[in-house]
Amino acid sequence: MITFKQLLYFQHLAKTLHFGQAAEAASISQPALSMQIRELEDAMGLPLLERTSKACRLTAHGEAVLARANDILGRLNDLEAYAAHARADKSGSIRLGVIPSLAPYMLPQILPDIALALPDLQVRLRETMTDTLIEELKRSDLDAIIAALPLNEPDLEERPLFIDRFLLATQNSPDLDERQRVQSHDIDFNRMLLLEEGHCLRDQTLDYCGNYALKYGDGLGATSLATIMQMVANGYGVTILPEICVSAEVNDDRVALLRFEDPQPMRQIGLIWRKSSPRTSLFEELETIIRNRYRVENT
Amino acid sequence: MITFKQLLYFQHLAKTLHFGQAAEAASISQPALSMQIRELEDAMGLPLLERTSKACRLTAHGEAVLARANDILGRLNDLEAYAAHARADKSGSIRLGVIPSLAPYMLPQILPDIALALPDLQVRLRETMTDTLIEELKRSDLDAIIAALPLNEPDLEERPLFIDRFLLATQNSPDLDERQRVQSHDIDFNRMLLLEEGHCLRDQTLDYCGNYALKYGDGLGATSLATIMQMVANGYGVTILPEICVSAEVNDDRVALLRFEDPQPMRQIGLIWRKSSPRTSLFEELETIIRNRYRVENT
DNA sequence: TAAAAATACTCCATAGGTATTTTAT
DNA sequence: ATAAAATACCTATGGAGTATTTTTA
Repeated sequence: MITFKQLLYFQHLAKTLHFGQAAEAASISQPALSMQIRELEDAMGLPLLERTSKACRLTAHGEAVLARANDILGRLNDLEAYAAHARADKSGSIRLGVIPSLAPYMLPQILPDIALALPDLQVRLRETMTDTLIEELKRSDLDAIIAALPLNEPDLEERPLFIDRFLLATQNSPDLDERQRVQSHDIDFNRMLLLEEGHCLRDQTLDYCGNYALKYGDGLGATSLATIMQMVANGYGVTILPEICVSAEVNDDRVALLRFEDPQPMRQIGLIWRKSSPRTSLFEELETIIRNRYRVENT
Repeated sequence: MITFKQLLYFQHLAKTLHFGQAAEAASISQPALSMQIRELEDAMGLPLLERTSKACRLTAHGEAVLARANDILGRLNDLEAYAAHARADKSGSIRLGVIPSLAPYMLPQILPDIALALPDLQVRLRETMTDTLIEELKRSDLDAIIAALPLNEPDLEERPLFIDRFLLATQNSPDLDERQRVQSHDIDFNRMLLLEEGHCLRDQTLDYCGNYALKYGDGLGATSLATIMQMVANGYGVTILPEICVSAEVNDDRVALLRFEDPQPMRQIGLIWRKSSPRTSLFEELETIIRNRYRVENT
């Protein structure tokens, strides 16, 4: 079988027309080169060179084969260059922005995966609200963000990662059946606890409530879900809690979680980057890594 | 180093997305394929596949590498196809025409060389005069001819093989110094012996004599050089003998050979084929073989 | 539990090295 | 006589096989 090596050595030989010098250039011994050239000629079934003791020349076939060898080796080089470029992309660092209602729950899960798959990549994190993240992403202070879709930004590429369903968190009581599903009209929107303004989770909750909560409820928002869950546990109200937060936030017997009737409210979590970014393939790799982690939930 | 094999196996794997089936298709064992794929990934420094126990998929990098691999392997195929085609050219047979003043002298020398270099090529011979050869070559009854150049035929490719100098053959006499060079005016054109009409050697001789021989000499031509040399030996006249014929025709003490003063008369022998022939590279190979045989004379 | 890929190991082909011979100028 | 390529011979890498283990659905 023809090999890249044979073509490479032949290329050297065609340049020098001297076995010794070609071997030198290829960093092998003269007999080793001789043999590979011979192998190539055998594989082709054609003489590629006319050998005379002083100097040698390419035959007509040799010229034709050389042209094709140059082409093939050039494309091999392209392939290697592509690989080198892609590798370079994966080292260095990226700035990743994550919204507050995801960061504490996702990052402990995905950062180890990322570290494993991309050991040379340093991930620098920023946690703030969606609008700020978008601004920073657009002006290249961030490379990618994780937030709820859709953003409707024409310059940004949005890739869905997984679906995060909403649950109703309420104070537990003995007569509560956690297997029962709640409906929108079961909820007393006046008692709905919300995050402070700017959090997308607040907006999504208000959307679901048809803004009743804002009109009649307690407009003062909390700064974190942990605070809200404390309030729920102590009977100050109810809240809508994304499923991804459950394992971290619900370890209190006083809190009950109720699943909604279908269609369940939910948010689509996605990875976003600038369409113009040259590191698209890196982000696609991140996308794959994260999707794999949440594969079950997404299907 | 990346190898064709790795790319080939990867191509199979990309088609089946199943290591076992890909190995089957590549006619190797599953572990062997696994290892080559691993080697390729190591060489690239990139994961090309996402592996799950049931089925696997190409990564974004995998897709990019696959496209390049397909390209490279396609070009390798082209190269192999070229070689196969060129090999096919060299088998089968060619019809070769040679003029009478060359055939008996050249063929014993070059046919063994051709048989050695092109063992699968059958050479079928035709010996006749230049004009007939050209006609037959043009209407494809012959593939190539060996004759004296130039022919001045625009559809024919002429390649010089070697130069054949003319010598003066005359009856020997004790006072003759064979080291001495003769000049045109030393010759008694009336005594010039010629081949019969149609032989290019006759025309070349007449050219050299300025046609004196035709006007004043014996117009009857002989049918072969052997006959003419017999006549020279017996004192019936002189003739102009191409150097290539010497070893075969001059083994008689009664004949003396005299070299001409520079510029010596000569003929350029060449190989001729149809420019439109698809087997050009074969003829070029023949050209090389023959030139090598007469390399010394040609320089 | 079953299917698939990875690992372990063994063997052999072959690429590559050094030393030497052959060949052509 | 010299320079260059081919040959001989040896070593070691690694490609491919079989058997086995690991992994995940």
